[in-house]
Amino acid sequence: MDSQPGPDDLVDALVRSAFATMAALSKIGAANDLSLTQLRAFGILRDRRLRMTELADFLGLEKSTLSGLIDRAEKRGLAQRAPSATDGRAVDVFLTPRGRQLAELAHERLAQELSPLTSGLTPAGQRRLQVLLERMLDGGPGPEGG
Amino acid sequence: MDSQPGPDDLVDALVRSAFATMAALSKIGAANDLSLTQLRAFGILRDRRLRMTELADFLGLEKSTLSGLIDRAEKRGLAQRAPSATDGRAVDVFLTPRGRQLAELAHERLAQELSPLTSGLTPAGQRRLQVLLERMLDGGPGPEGG
DNA sequence: TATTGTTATACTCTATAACTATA
DNA sequence: TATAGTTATAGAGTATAACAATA
Repeated sequence: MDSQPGPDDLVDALVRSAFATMAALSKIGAANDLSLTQLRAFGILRDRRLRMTELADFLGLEKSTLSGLIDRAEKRGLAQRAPSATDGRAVDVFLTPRGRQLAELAHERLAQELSPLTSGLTPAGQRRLQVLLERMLDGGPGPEGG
Repeated sequence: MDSQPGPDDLVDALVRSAFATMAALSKIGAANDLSLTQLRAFGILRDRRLRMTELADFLGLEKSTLSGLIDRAEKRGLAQRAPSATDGRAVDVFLTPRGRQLAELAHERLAQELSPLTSGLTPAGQRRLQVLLERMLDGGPGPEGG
């Protein structure tokens, strides 16, 4: 059958899902005085130590933007800078213990905050959704045997 | 701690998907000099005329924030204000023809912009993803008969 | 008094451009 | 010269508080 419902409906569903997810993220961020961007940066830095430029690339930001963002986090004792061991120009960024604790907390809270949504699906449905999203995001069409 | 694959990974996938969708929205906005918030406001105003407070509530913003946002849109000839016919205190907001045209264009562009993602799935996969997302968003667990 | 909206103020986020230091 | 990062500057988004006009 070639009368597809079309991508439009999927797009709408993606947009709705995105706003719902962002709302949860914003709520958690607000509760901890973290912007959405900071929250995202913290999520990335949770288990990594990156150079400023690397983190800026991850976030899709200019390095100057990241400078300010890390400035503010550093002032609050959540992140820290240190000169790179291998490149005299580079600066590593990483979370302080307090920052990491906050990142972990936020990560846990996010699952809680989204659980009203995710629990609308059975465990099998959750797994399938996850697989489909990852397949979509990672670009591979792959086999349909899901 | 038995770090289960559980809902955590789904949460990550949802977050990634949300950021990807938001990136598409931002890109479309940027191409038309509209912020994400403005884009959202335009989407809401596409077929409606609202009072400032109503629109602020829709967007989850303070009225003062909306004042500035509409100021800028009005300066560009995309939105317009008019006194409410029924309440001397209230102000209606609506899109100008140019603003409405822009809103329609953005709506179309979004599907195009997301197509690199959505086309990573087969039509069947797209349909299944859509169904799962809607089921999740609308809360009903429903049958699992994939 | 309560509500609607604007203005004043302040802070964050963001980018561009100019700059310093290192490679 | 090229790269890594910061600083200066500017504009948008955001909220709180103070205010004017209307209900």
